[in-house]
Amino acid sequence: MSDVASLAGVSKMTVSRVLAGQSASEATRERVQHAIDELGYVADAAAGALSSGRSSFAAVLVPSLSSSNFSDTVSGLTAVLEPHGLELLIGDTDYLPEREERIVRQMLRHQPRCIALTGSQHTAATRTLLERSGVPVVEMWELPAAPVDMTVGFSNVSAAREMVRYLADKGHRRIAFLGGASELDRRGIDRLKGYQLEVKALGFGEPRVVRLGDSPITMSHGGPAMAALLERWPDTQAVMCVSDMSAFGAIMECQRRGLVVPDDIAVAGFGNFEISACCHPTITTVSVDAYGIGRRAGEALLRALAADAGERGAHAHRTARTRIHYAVVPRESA
Amino acid sequence: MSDVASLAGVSKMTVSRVLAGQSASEATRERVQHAIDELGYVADAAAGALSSGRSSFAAVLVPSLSSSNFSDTVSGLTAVLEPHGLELLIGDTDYLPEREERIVRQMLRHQPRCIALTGSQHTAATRTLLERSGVPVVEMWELPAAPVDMTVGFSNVSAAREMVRYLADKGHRRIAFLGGASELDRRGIDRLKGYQLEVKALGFGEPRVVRLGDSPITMSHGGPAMAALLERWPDTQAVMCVSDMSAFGAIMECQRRGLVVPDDIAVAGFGNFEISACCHPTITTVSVDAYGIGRRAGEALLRALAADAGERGAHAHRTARTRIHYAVVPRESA
DNA sequence: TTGAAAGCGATACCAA
DNA sequence: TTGGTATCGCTTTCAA
Repeated sequence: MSDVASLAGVSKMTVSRVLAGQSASEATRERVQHAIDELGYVADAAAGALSSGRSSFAAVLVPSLSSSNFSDTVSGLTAVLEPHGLELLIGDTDYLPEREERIVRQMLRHQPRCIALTGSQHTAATRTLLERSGVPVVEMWELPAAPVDMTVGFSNVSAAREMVRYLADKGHRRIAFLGGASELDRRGIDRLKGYQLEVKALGFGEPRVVRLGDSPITMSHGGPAMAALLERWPDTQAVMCVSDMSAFGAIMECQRRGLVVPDDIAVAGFGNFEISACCHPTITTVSVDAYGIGRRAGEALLRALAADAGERGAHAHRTARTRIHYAVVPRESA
Repeated sequence: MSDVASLAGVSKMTVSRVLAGQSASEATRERVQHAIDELGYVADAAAGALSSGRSSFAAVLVPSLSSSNFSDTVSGLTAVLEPHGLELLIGDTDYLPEREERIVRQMLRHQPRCIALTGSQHTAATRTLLERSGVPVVEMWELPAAPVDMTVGFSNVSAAREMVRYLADKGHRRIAFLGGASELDRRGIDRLKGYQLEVKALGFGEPRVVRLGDSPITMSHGGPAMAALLERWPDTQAVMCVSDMSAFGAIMECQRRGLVVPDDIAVAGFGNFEISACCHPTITTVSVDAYGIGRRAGEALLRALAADAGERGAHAHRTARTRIHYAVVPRESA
């Protein structure tokens, strides 16, 4: 910066101001900009952050980047936060709380301005870290009873119950659930729980549950799960899957066995992934606005940031809880 | 850090050393650690980077995070770089060179130790920035003639040609190509080019090309593209698609029209996405090890970093060019 | 093994 | 509108 300053014949402060877009005469601004281009100067963000006491980072944690659900959420966050000069520090927890803790700890070293993370399953240490961080935190994709700070999500339990009722309305009684084996995927566990509760409430007898595969559940898990299900409970009328991915795999397995979906067996998914509208038969599912979760989370963070800064016109209170809309989408498969 | 130091009854330097895992007596180490836990101290990475002149960031740019291809590559990079204490700064260019330039510029402010980016299509300014950065750079997914620095990829042109030959060997002559409309997706353009070259080389007459949709090409693009193709060239025998995603969409469109794949029309994809092995019929494709590209890129960067540091045992030269293996995978659809 | 002092490259604050 | 100075929190370097 000194080099730029002397080349432009001004002080470092003036260079700093030009870079920050603050008051400066047009002539000065031009000379400085010219010097910057000349030298190929790139300001050091670490120095800036240290000096100003504020970074330009927003920390974002998702369980998996390869699930389109979460990459959509990241896109939503990007769309909202980037225009405000925030850079996303993206971390992939791989559904492991210990890994999440490590990542949070590492990200906190960069003094992020705010933190968005997925779900409510954190280690005690992570929770303490988040609370002590002093920055706005939003947990996404669930509506935890005891959130760390803000929340943008929906009840996976209720959504799953609604799907069971939909299948029941279609006349099905022997309804099964295909989920993942992991205890760490809380959204998946909640959907299973919703299934169990509703099946019980409707008096449909013993739940038929097959749990197979690590999260993120992909289409490769659906086939084997469906095979196991048909082995154990061959008279199953309808299957709801923890996600559209496994539903697709399950439907493919049915086709291989010559079972017609939905005539021989109905199959429903969850999440309204692109595939469920494209494939044949199209998949009945629960639509969730993954991108919207990201947007809303980003907006909540910005509001909290504005409130913390005591900005004019900013409401003094945060948006503690944003409930995201979901809906059963009837299609061909169930 | 001062607080930690005085609580532990040592100097700041000792705290710093304990944090860095350097020489310190066991007793000291314990007292310092205790003080850290007590106070919930989190070291400031910006200050550390400023002081030491080196950050812990590795910059990674991909065209899209929602394509499993690229998220797999990011996973590969993570697997290799993270154990070396590097934190990934991930950016999504959305296939826009101007956006890439903005992101590179912003990331360079954080003084990344190395840079991995996708493809060879950069603005002139981006190229200059990369060259001036002075850190190892790797371009992935292509084998550009004039790389910025290192390269890990394969020839999309050759791979596409190989697929055309495969289809020709199956007896097809009237072969079409379904691709995206964007001129900015170089991998897609190269595959198209490979198709055109090989069709011409084989004397199969005028190329039949349908270009439709923005990158990343998803399964939703395949159906309309196939519809347009059949409209214009109803007697097409085989179709190769720019990716498995569009191939899947195209096959679904065929099913809707009562066309049997591959009997009525053969369809091939590219990339060996999970879906192509799961769906029905399974999709003939070109397998590319996306995760491996990430791994190899990470390894090349680490080697370059070691060489730059003049490390004992490190070869003095970088791995300029890593050619990634690809192969046509015959399946049911073609 | 430990400590003291200097400085990394910006920005905040106060003056001119 | 511009400049000088102190300072952010850490690591490097040198000395004990």
